[in-house]
Amino acid sequence: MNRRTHGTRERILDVGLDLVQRRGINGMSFQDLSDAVGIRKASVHHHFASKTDMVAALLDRYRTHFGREIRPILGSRKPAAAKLKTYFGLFADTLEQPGNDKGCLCGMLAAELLSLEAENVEQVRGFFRENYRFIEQILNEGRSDASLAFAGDTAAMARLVFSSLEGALLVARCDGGPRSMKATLQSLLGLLSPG
Amino acid sequence: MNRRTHGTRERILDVGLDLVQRRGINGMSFQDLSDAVGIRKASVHHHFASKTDMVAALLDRYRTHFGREIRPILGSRKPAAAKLKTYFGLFADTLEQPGNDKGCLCGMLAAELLSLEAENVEQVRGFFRENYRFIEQILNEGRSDASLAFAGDTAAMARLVFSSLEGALLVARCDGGPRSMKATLQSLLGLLSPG
DNA sequence: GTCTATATAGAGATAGAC
DNA sequence: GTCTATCTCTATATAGAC
Repeated sequence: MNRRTHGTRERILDVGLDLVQRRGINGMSFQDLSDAVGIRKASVHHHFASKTDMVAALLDRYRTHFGREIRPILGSRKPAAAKLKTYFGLFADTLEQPGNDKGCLCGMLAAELLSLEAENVEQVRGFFRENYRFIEQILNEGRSDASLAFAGDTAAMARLVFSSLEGALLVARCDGGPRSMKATLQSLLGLLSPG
Repeated sequence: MNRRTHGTRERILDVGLDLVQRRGINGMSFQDLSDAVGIRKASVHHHFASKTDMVAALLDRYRTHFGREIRPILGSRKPAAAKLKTYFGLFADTLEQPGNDKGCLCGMLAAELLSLEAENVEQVRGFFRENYRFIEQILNEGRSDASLAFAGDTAAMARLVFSSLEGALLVARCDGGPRSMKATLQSLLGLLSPG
């Protein structure tokens, strides 16, 4: 990270993202941010008055970055099944980061939902819904181009797919690691494949 | 809860289970236990020297109770698909408890895995593995009695099913609630059904 | 924008009386 | 088995100097 183009505020968010993905919101503190960034706790508070503010900024940035990752997937001319596989890879990649101990930011926060301010809860829900919509679109494409096959309602299936991704990350992070994660996602793709 | 047959230790565990399922391990304190049970913090420490001890007892009891719930399912003479549906119901029931805000005890702890002592981590893993084995057995039965149909490895599919259950609970607790949870589980049953 | 210093509250845990 | 009292540490957050 270049400190010229990457101000203190951004560096705090980098560290904050890492900490929340590993330890959860109740498992990290401003002192942890302070230690990792190399400035004092009071200086962290200068950038983010409260933990809620920090999490709000974290979620905001996370969702922006996430949007930049999924838009090109939708726009590509691959079959829907291939798009889905690419999308699944984003979740597998999370667990493959050093330590093999990172969860989905929003999955971690969803577990600690009752510790969050209403503002942050809405942001997490927004992320979830964005994902359902994205998956639903791919599922519809997949039925059209015949690269995917399944019975029943597309919206309900989209929720199931997203739930499975979040669950696979939660479970594999605890037991099995990236290998297990990939095998699980492969099984899910199998269930949605024709024939 | 009858206080004659239900000693203080058990009452602490009742409250502890409730608190961890709602708030997570880092979101609850011995003070919370003390308040809810109606004794002082020091008295809670008399029964459980540390938080790790309390969580160990919690997981021990949880797994025992869980075993008593799933054994009769396996022993019944229903088709495998019906057994699976009954098992799924255990997860749906969790979210239907008052408040609609309880998660799976082990799912919550899995999210906060890096805050746990190694002893507790192993207990959570043990619960997960017990579930994979249980599901795998039902999936094998389902292939035999033709009430279930799917391609690929049974062990990997069992992991996927369990991951989906944990994920469905995590996601529906945050967005959608019990109705959404049930619809999601229904979609999963659909994917595993023949025809 | 970062610092020192501090306020205030809560955490986990222990000693020892009853 | 429960209590009061206390220890020690850490948490979030703020005031005010540089």
